[in-house]
Amino acid sequence: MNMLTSQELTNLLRERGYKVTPQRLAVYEALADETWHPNAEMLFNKLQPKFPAMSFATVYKTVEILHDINVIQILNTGEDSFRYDADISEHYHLRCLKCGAVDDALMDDGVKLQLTQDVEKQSGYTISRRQFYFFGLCPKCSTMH
Amino acid sequence: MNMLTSQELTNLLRERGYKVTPQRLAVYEALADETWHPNAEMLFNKLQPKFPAMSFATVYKTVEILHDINVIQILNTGEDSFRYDADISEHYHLRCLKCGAVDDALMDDGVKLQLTQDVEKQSGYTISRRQFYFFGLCPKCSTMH
DNA sequence: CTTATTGCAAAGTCTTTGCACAGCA
DNA sequence: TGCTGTGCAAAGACTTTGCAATAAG
Repeated sequence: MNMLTSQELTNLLRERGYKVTPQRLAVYEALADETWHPNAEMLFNKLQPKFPAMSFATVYKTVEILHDINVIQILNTGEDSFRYDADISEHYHLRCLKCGAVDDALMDDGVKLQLTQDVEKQSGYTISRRQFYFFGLCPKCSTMH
Repeated sequence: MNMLTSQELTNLLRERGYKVTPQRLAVYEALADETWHPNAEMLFNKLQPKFPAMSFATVYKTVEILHDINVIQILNTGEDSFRYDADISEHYHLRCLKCGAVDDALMDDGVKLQLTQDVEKQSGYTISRRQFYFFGLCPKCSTMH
């Protein structure tokens, strides 16, 4: 995945007039660390050990800023809470209906373009973004019957 | 669109052990009446004239039942609230980033299958459902500059 | 030293729940 | 008549906002 270094993130924040704080770097690192799509609570829990005083308000404010400077994307997989993804490349998401896991899948650019053009023609819309969600059973839950 | 008659809905509700009430029929009719993807508040407002005493609780309970008996689908277009759709055929949804309109587009079965198989192969998931959202400008907002 | 950010608590949205009364079967 | 459904109000989950203390530049 194409994650930013602390230095790159620092520069981006400064360019946009945001100050650089340990919390902001840590939230981004937590998101970029692995293929992970946490919601606010999961992020909060992960950051607890390092920032025992951190509040949910900071988590929410921070992801809003990271989204604003376009280094993370916000996912709505049909749950009650939003999930956050440090991979900003356009890709699909899958959610396991049994265990709740959320995973990535790659998007083929040719298919994506074809689909978008078809839908634009049908609908008259000018399309700038897509979000595709697949629901089913993850590999683990598929084999456990 | 393939909407149910009151009689068909009545039968389905009874089959599943639900009672048939004017509110339930009216919520379904409101949804089926037009190509419309209201959230709870929009539904509530639409039903106000006919049912001035109806509460939000009834709206929410009713859409849950209609979803349970599989006559409506629930959409997450990335807004704060869910939207409801009486068209249960699998189709795309578009949301206008300017005026907030939510519209339908048809889903090509061939493309759907191809995509699903690709993603299953990549991810190891067993996929049973999809929700695809396109974001951009609707025809009206595209031409108004 | 100035201004933005943090953390807390309170408020705000959307949705769900509990319960008494009303209405379907 | 029996039991589910409705409507109200209160509670719940997630997120946002206001503000004083704190930290960044």
